[in-house]
Amino acid sequence: MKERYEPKDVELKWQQKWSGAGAHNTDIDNEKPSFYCLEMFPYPSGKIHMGHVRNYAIGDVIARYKKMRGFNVLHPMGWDSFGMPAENAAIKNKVHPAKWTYENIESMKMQLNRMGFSYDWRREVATCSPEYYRWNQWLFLKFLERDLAYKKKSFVNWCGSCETVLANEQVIDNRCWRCDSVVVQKELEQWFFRITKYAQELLDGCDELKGWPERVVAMQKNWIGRSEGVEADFAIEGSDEKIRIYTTRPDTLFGATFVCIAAAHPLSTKFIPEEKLSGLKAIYGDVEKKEGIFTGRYAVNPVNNEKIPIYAANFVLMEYGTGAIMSVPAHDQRDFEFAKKYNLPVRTVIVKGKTDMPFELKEAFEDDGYLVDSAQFSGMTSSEARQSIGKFLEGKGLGKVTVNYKLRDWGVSRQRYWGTPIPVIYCEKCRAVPVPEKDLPVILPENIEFTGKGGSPLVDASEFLHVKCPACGGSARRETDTMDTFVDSSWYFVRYCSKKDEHPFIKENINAWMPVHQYIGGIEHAVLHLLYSRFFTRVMRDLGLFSFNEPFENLLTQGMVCKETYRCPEHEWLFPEESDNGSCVHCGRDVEKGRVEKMSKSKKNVIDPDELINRYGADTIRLFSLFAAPPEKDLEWSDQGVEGAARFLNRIWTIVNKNSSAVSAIEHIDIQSLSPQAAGLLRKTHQTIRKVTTDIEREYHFNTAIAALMELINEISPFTPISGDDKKVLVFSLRSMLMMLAPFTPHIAEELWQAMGSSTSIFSEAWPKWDDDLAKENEVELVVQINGKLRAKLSAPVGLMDDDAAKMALEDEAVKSFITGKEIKKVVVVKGRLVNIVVV
RNA sequence: GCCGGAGUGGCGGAACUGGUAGACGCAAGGGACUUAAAAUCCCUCGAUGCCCAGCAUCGUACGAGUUCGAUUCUCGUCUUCGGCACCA
Repeated sequence: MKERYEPKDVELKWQQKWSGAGAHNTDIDNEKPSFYCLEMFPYPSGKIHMGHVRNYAIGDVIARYKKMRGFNVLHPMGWDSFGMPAENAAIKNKVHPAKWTYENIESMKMQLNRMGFSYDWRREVATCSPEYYRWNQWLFLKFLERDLAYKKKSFVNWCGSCETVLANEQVIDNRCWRCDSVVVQKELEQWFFRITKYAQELLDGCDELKGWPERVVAMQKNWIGRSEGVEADFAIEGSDEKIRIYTTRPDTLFGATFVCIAAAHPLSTKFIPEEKLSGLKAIYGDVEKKEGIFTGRYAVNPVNNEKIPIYAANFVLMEYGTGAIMSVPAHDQRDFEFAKKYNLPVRTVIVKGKTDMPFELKEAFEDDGYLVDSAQFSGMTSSEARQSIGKFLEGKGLGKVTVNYKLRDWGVSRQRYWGTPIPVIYCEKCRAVPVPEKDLPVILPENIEFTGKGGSPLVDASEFLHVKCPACGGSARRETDTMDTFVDSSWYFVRYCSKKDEHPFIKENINAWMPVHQYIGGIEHAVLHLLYSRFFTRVMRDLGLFSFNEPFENLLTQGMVCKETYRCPEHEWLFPEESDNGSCVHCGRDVEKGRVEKMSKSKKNVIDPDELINRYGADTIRLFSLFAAPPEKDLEWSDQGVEGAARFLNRIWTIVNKNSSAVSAIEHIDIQSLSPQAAGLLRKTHQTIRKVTTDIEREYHFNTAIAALMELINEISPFTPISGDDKKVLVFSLRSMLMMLAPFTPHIAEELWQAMGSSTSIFSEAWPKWDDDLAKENEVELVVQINGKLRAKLSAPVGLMDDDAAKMALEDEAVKSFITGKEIKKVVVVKGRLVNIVVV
């Protein structure tokens, strides 16, 4: 064993040994309980960043810990490898996206291995490989069969300069993220997944997500956005047509003084000339503006037959509800503003409690209250009236009670090359025809030119494009859109259950592992990826592929990795070395230092994991990132903190080095013969095992678990054994410490384990057990309070009776001086901990 | 606006179901070893006051409340972060 700890040698050695021995491979084992530990797979950008390191370090600790606890642990890794960056690289650097992607995968895989993560690489998947995406296509066909995939015209974000559709996330301040030109709404035929069919189920299922952070569940509920309300028909004066409106406030129906319809509503088009309407459409969705155009028509309120004007308004959304609303300015702030602008009447029909409303409203009154001026409904509370008016309208055939969701169907078409081809063929005669299952996969052609112009390059791939119709054999053309990459990641967790050369939907494989016991990833996926995966899981269930409802039993959303930033008023973000004692090296201005921000290239506060590994080794990086903050909170990177972690590992190395010759059988320790120091160390060791174990079990509190290990080393460090049994205690203590350290810093733990004389891997050891009796202190500190204030600390025997504790406290000299001449009203005793004497 | 968090030393963070606030680490200061430095080891380290070996008072964003006792529970206020946002 070397005197100096050299992480590079140690880590490489064990990575090779583990990999050679297939130490991280897992097969179904009915003897052991299974545990599926999964971290969100990365996009292969080419280099891992600290966010990955943190995410995967957390996952690796859990996987290794569970393994030592006797679980059969599935811990796979793969690549979310379709997507825009590969295509952009192709356009910019003339590299084929496939080449670029697979090279990135290779280099990132190497980096992950250098971190010592325990993945079963036999199960690796890359979503861009035909053997993976053929199942995207297969699922797409199943969706089609079940009417869960459909095509419709819809408005999409369109960048005219790049000639492509943009996802909402790619539109920043209404401009294209790439070329900065203004994004317009364009109507296109797109494929959609009918996620709305599962809206209620996905909402109800939220109650099953007991192992998820509350805020993620709240965000999902919010996104689904269920609201209960009423649809009501307003007749149009002088017309047979009606306007159907949606409201969640039927209790305010008598206060409606006008009706608003969306600019894209068919009736707007009918009543208003297109040239006038287009101006309104142009400001659709502009939160700053509330504008409308009078249609010249009047609607009839179904409850009081009142005639009220109909406006087309920019703030009414066509996609939500019925695209038409009744406007009640007295009780809705938006309607109030609109009414003020266009001089429309405001009428109060709700009062709060018994007080009258002010004569002139300054803003809408949106709370519930009691109804007035509302015919037979007057006097009711808002909630009573909502029910009664709903029933009344239903009874008269003028409306119905309904539920609306904010959730929209999921548009999955992308006019992009680097994605899964949608398996559909268009034929003049047979229209859209699904590609027969036997013809899957539809392979993405490789021979493509990337110009960066003109939408999907697949349009120019004539061999790909022109095919025979599978139905009639006539000439036909393929769908050239590819799928949103979120489709790929909506079921990859099922794919890992089988080794990759097998069919992904063998029940035996899926049921052996799913649902995922612990999923770990960033909060940024709180809605989209996690919601889509829940949706897919339910569809797959309905396809009979398995019978569980939820894919992820427990979810841990780790915090971001942050670092302090340097900012110059002139030169924006600076690298630390660009700041010379607080002034900018470029212009000499004062640098604002210390704002802690998420690591990002643009803020110039990134740390490259590779450099850190070279300098400190993977174990130190792992240790620091697990110690500096609990997993779910943001982590502030600190170079000095890393040094501290390195120091800790060095101390362990030195201590084991010093004592590695002390190896002895430790089965029977004669407790009676131990020196007081050894007895203390034995106790501390058992206490540490208890603390580390419970800290990991309880919400993965790795930071406090590591702190406990540091306390233990602080106690081991000055210890010198006297007798042979003392020596046994030391060895027991060191072994326990190494085993507990193993999930966090696997390489050094394994190395030192061998140095202490073991010939088998530390990871085949069972997690150490503690003994409550041996962990017990033989004396306790009894705290004495007087009127709640700390006045004395007494040392007392364990198991002291309450009466004796009180007696002991009252007899203490210091305590006496506080209570003489005062009346004791009460003595409170907390068993074995505290006595509080209440005096007046 | 709605929903969800968070506020504790110079800093990151501890404190189980109300019971010694500040574990552990970082930084800082002092000391030992050394020709010197690095490394290592030891000590101090919330604030204030004092007839300082010790003791007292204050202290977990702020203000109330419940309690023998509150970082922890209740109500109100402020600050801050994240998500959604003209969803009728």
